[in-house]
Amino acid sequence: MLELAVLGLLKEKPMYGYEVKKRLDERLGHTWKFSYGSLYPTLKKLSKVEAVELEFPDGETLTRKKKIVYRITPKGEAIFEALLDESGASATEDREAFMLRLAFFRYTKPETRRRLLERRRGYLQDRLAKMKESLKTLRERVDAYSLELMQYGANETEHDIHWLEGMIEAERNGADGSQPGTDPSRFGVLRGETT
Amino acid sequence: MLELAVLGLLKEKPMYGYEVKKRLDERLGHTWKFSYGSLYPTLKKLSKVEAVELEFPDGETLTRKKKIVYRITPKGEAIFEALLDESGASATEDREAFMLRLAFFRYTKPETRRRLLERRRGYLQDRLAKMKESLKTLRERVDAYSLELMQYGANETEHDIHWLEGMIEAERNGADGSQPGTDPSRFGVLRGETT
DNA sequence: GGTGCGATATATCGGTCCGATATATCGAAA
DNA sequence: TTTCGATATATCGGACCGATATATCGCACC
Repeated sequence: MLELAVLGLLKEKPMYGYEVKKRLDERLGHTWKFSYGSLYPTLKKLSKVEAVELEFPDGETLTRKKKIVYRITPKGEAIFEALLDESGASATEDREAFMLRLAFFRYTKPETRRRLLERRRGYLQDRLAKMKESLKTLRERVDAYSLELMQYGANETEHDIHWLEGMIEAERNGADGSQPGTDPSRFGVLRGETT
Repeated sequence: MLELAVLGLLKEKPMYGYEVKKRLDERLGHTWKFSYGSLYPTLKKLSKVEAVELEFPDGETLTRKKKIVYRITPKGEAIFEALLDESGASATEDREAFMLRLAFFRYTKPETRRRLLERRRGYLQDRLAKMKESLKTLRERVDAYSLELMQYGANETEHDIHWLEGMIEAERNGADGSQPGTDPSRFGVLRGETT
């Protein structure tokens, strides 16, 4: 997970570990959290496999503060592609894994995008059906708070399905392959447009 | 986390480990997942501290299938109370921890409930403000998919705030203490009422 | 009447990840 | 000028996951 995320971010530009965390939190923090206790070891591992190379920006300022800039290598790019492709069931069933792929959708083929979106929709539809079933069965047997929690889950799942449907539709409209994922107006209609 | 959940469930009735997982998945599975690899060791730990006692329902049927029924002890009840009370920042900032408390709201005092709900609302309001800030800053700098992801996060957070607001209101109306958390109609208005 | 499969049931274990903690520098406010 | 929050890297114990193993139960299907 983290390897994919780090490599994907480093494709944009070389960064410090600290900056990597800040940017990933910004984009995925709502769905997926991780710690420095995972990040720095991951960075080390990636450099050991030569997926990233180190750079020490001393010289200019006489800072003794040891910053380390990480730059992705061609080998790293290859690993990134491989990780993106090998998305098994986890990429559709695990919310966090799915969201992570979504964050890097611009690096995937339109066909892959559609496949992932539709599989996730299917999975959520199954889950929703099961939740409704549970709700029906348990309505009289559990307390109001637990019920509220379960209803919340069902509502959110339903909302997610709508969301995915919107994106699938957007993919269809822009599926000619021109400028993949750079036109913000494609999604504007689908959002709640908060302020 | 798991200890609290297990003890809370066992307060209802004695159960097998397997049943504990099934029931917890039913109620909290949308927000929080855990594995047997955590459950069985936890059960063992709880029995070592005498928070639960074991029971082997053999005798009647000649099943060689070794089922183990766990029953909560008075000591276990005390530990449950303690865990519920010691909810620090995590209970408001960590979605999963918060949802877990919510699942056991009927065992808490109305005052505690209100405090927790309001703190979580405050936390989410802060997060929402920061997300909107990020969105404004990054709107031109990141790709459409990342933006969509961030907008999704903001929308969901806003929805959660509304949800909490509804529950706070419901608490106020039913705050006389009579039948805490057993009247399902208190929440009916707040839900989307899926089917 | 057997057989084969999915659900029930418990258990372990390697490896991954988190949370806490430590250290040190930077910029800015008080 | 010192204190405080943000920047920056690093480690480590313990919690947790995912995979795997084992075995029984019920029931559907031929």
